Amino acid sequence: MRGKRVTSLEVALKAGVSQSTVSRAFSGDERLSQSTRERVLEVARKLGYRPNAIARSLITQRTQIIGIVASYMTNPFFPLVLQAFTQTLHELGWRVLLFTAGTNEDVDDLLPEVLAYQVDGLIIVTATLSSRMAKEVRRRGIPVVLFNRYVPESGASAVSCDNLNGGRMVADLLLDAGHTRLAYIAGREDTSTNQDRRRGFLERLAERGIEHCQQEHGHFTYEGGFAAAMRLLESHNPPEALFCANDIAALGALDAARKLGVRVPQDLSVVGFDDIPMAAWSAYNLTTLRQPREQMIAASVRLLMERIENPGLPGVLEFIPGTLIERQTVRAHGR
Amino acid sequence: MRGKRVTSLEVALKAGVSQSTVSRAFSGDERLSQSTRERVLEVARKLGYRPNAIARSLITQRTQIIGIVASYMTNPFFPLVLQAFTQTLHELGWRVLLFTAGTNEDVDDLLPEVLAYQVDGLIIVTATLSSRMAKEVRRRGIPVVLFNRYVPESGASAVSCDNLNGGRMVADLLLDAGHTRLAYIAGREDTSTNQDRRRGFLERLAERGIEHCQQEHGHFTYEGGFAAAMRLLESHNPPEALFCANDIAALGALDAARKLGVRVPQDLSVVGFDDIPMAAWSAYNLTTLRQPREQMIAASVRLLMERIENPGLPGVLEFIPGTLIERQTVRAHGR
DNA sequence: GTCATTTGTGCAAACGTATGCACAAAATAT
DNA sequence: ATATTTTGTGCATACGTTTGCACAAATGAC
Repeated sequence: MRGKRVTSLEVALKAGVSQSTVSRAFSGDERLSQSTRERVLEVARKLGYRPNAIARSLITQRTQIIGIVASYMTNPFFPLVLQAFTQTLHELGWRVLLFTAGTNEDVDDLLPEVLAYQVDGLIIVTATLSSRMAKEVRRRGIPVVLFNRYVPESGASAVSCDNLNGGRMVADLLLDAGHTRLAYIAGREDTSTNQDRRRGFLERLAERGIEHCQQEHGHFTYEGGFAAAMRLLESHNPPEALFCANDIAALGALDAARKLGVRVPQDLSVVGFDDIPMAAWSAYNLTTLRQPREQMIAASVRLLMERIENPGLPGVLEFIPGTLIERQTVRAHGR
Repeated sequence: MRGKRVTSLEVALKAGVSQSTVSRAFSGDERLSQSTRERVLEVARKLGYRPNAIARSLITQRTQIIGIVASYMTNPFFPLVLQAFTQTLHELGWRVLLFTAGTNEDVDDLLPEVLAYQVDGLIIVTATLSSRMAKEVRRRGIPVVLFNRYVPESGASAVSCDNLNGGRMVADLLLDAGHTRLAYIAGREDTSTNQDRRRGFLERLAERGIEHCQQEHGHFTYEGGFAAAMRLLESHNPPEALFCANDIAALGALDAARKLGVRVPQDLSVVGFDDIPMAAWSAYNLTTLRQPREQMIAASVRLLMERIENPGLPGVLEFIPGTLIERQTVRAHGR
């Protein structure tokens, strides 16, 4: 049958102390004498005892578990984020309960199950919180951080790249290169990420006198970017420069250009957003706006920890500036 | 402060029943009358009550949590696997506690912490179990499945692609294309995956009269594959065909070829292993051996579930055949 | 009408730990 | 020497559930 679970009581009996003492030996209680502590730990080691985290959680009212809800795992950006989160949290002594959602609606179904496990905090990566769930989570007093999305009225904290200014930087880059016929390959319409990148881009274009900009949907995917670029490049008035809502779509666009024999950057400039590892691959050499992943993750974790320590803190929005990484997909200055 | 946690007792008082009855209303106990059940659930809904999974675990001795230890998240194959695992397990009513390990050694440090949470089962993706940990886990009676690795003596179940035969199929493909000067770009030496793919490949070459095959280390990474291909292609006796231990290294090799102006497949054939989404991208069109991801995951979950239900079952090794996906990176038959 | 059966609910004990309080023993002060 | 403080440990309770058992009420048989 199921292997014996060793309990603190068994260790106690074998070591000739009380169960409380065993508990104290593991919790590092100061008052325990050196000798008993060593004896207890020795017996525990022999028996293969480790405190049951579940039982401990019940009494301490802390599970030391952070729930992470993630989606879009097909975009390489997110596995990297997920790995960094789990690694970071782990180093800080937390565990991660992972949920993956296909779409935003799924998050609503998932969340109650996460909450049943009494997670101490919640990180939601690239998905939004419905107002119903935001309320539910707030009522329970569970700190939440949204990563790469924000929902101003939700009361949840959020960390995101400064997409607005990122879009502006891309606009400047392409205008400085002398382009005038521009296009934006969009991501999902209902995401702040897509909206802000576009808004920053278009606002800056307008400020510099370019009122017109074509748009196509790229769905944040390779296939979507490929198809969007095909439509644009085969139209009667093809653009000279593409700003893609994220890198993976930009890679699709580059492959579309390659397929059509459109030379990059001579005939077409392409800029992405994210700076995923593949952007640096020599087949692409994509110029892109790097999201400061490490900083964003560190900030998210910091915000979360602060709110777990001090549940009274209000939600906060943090925008971290990105960096332009110039590779080979934008033509040189002034043509 | 921390929001009130609603307990079954509060629901009970408000509904005018005992705490046990609330519990039974949620566990779907047959004997409860329709009317009280509805009344209880209604009150619970109003109060926002959900059973505390932690407390439940303590008494049922089942956490409904599966621990997943994963590594190599930079290879796109694994995020896909991870997502599929969490999705599948979730549909079956299980939760996933995620741990990411950098290297194999880390797994040993991680495992005790996973075990402290009393996981009901363990999936280890692309990392091996030290014999010490295998023993520890066995003593506790926790079912383990290794994914993409196997450790015969460990007693742990394992699911893997039939890498041995996969290597043979690649050998046949390249020999049929008329190649004789071949090279293998290896992955990590201490993995069964790398060993089996190479062994199958070399064995088949030998059977068909090719005794010699160059080898370089590609480390299962893009950069590694790129560098290995550079070394091979710039040597005095460059190979006509490359078999790369996985796709991501093969993509690196293709980019190396592109950089050197070596045409694929006219001057060089390249074959990968995995069939990650990028292999199908038009920039690469990589011929590769597809790992039957879905089947492997389904098998892993099945093995694990069986062993959770029936802890007496012995460990089992399951090898699932891969499929050759012929795209454009191997020259046509007989040159 | 009584007695046997069924149905629905409550009681209380567990699960494995943490921790406030009490208190004995040892150390220190007077 | 006694009185006071410090140190180390045990007792008992609590955390929020599930579940075997007991039992009252309702139902049915006669």
